[in-house]
Amino acid sequence: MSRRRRASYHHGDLRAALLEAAVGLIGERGLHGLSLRECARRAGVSHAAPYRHFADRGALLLAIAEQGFAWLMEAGQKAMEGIDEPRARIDAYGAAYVRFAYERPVHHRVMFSSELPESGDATDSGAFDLLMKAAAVLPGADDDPTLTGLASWSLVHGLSMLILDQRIPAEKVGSAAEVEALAHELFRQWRGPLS
Amino acid sequence: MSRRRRASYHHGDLRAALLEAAVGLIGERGLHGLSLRECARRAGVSHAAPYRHFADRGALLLAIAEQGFAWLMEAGQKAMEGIDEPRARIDAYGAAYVRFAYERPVHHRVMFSSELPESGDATDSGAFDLLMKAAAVLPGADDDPTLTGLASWSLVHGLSMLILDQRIPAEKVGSAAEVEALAHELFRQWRGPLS
DNA sequence: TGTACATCAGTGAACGCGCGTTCACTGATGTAC
DNA sequence: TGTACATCAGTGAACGCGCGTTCACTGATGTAC
Repeated sequence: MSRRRRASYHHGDLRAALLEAAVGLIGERGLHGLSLRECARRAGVSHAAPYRHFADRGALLLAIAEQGFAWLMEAGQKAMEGIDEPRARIDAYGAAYVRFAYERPVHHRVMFSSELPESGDATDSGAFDLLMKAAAVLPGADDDPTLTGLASWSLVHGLSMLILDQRIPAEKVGSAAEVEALAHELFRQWRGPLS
Repeated sequence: MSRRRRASYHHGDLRAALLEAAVGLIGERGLHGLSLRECARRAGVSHAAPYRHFADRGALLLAIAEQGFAWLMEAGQKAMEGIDEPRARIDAYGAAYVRFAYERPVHHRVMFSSELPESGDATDSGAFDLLMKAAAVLPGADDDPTLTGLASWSLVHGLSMLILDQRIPAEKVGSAAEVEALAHELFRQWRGPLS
């Protein structure tokens, strides 16, 4: 944990502690149940303290989303490392995408929440551009190459949501490895009976 | 509107009016902004009146979800009517699915909200079983035919979410017809460069 | 090394608010006779 | 057709609650000299 042991008036790393508390809280009660006061309580700090680090409730959510997008982009990049074949790159990114959603369900939910205040910045474009670019270099892509990227993205995004909403039979998604395997299979499946 | 013109003490169709108000409210403020009191206000009724029709806030949400699942199933069935070829059936259902999300964004969001109380009943299974069954009869489906259904479902579900979250370039999703066309294209695209 | 001082993270009281929910009630409706 | 009565949809006052946010404050920290 990032909790420093300064036996002190100051917390040391309150910002991180608040983010951590917020993620836990959302996990337990849903986005709807997130409140700055409860985060402060869990971080062991007075209810006004969070305002030193976040302008308001929305800013906290935004910070969680930004963290999520950064992690996702990192995971995607790492997954494609050393892979050159375009289809394999998409496949690898897609599996990483689903795995990320599985392992960081709260971040995923916040990132795509409709209650996020306008980001203003290009918080998210990085992670998605990466996927789109991977798709765009597909040799067979016809007139509009972004369509292939969009299809890939839809597939993994939809799968992620369905897993998080527990709509997928539990025996298929018992571990992160199983989830990745499922993503790979869906890519493969598609190229099978439907083509 | 379903607002009857009884100049009367009784509302006439308060339940429907509350549902309508709730959908409008969620559309404006998000799930987070839904409150029974505001619904009552919008239906022109005292704040305690809703309790004659819904046990609590969760019951209202559940009612919206149920309505949505019924509509979705109906739309899917209608879309597949008279179509026999399995791939064409999936394609038709998928387009209807995305169109439904586009035209009833609030219902879609509520249906897949993590804040829904446990349905208990099989509120949702109908709509999805339909898609799964359409996929299961695919002639080429190998060992686990539900995988194809899952892939189709993921694709259209993901596309729906991305459209609702406004992640898709606006010029591609200006109308319901364009949205359906995009869904068809993604199915087609997949069978192209990736296979 | 020591002192003065600016900075700023966290405090705790206070504000006003809208919410969910309960309750005894009232007045409209419709049905039995 | 008329009357008595049961039903029940909607009322409005009241409760307690947790929230977001502001504010003057206090005490720790670190830096300039």
